[in-house]
Amino acid sequence: MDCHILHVMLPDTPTFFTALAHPLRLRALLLLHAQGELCVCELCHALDVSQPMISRHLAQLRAWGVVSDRRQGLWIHYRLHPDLPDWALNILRETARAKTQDTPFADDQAALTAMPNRPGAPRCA
Amino acid sequence: MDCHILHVMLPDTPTFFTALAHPLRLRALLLLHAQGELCVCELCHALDVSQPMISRHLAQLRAWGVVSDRRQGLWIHYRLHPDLPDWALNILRETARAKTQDTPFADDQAALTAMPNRPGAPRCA
DNA sequence: CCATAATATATGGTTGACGATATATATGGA
DNA sequence: TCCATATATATCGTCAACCATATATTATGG
Repeated sequence: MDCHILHVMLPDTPTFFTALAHPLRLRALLLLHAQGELCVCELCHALDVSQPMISRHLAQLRAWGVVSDRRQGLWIHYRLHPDLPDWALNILRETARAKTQDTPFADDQAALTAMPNRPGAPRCA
Repeated sequence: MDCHILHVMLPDTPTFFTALAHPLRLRALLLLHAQGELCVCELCHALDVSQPMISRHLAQLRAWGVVSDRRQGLWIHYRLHPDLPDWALNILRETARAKTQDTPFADDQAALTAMPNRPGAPRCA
């Protein structure tokens, strides 16, 4: 009795809160919540941390099923995991509502917007 | 320039999520959210853990400003901290809404209700 | 096939979280 | 004053989180 479907782990409650409990991960998740999809170099720039640092935390979030990634050429784009349950999205939304205008989250958004040469930058419509 | 008022620390965002990230603390907080106020022995019984164990986690929650305590004779009653900000209460409410009927939270409620000789048990009105 | 850019992982060291157990403190009553 | 109950804290060992740095992987362009 072996199942051949690749199961993507979805986070249980304590794991999801663990994801939010680290300052850098929380900043990254709120950015992803606001922006939809960001590549590693955009997160590096907006959060002002080294590439291995953000990459390691993204790997944790991926392993926990909190984010998913998509490769496009050289760039790997991260987003909130599409199968994230409603309660988790509600908590992210409530946190964003209460905190996006505060330090350091507002500065992260500003730094992202000010970033030059964004690879996946939304083109003009 | 010395301030003589005793400041009770309120949790910042990562700290509040750290409080929720431990399975036992999450169970305790959801019980307090549902019940309003519980003493240590009630939490011990409902959560089926040793007294020093729950006491140490309650001490953490108290130090973070997530719960407050009130002594009444031999018993010390814990509740959610009355100054907890709205965003924190919203997150607790959303978590309770989504999870109270699941394992192990429902069993905790049941064990509490079944506990004999509860010290602070709500008397008949 | 080589070079480069973007990203991931591995390694080593330090610190803090955690659990189990033992002990201390505080209160109320005899 | 002594004892019992309820709760808090202290100690110790273990393990996981974390950071910084170094190196590996994957894809693209020549």
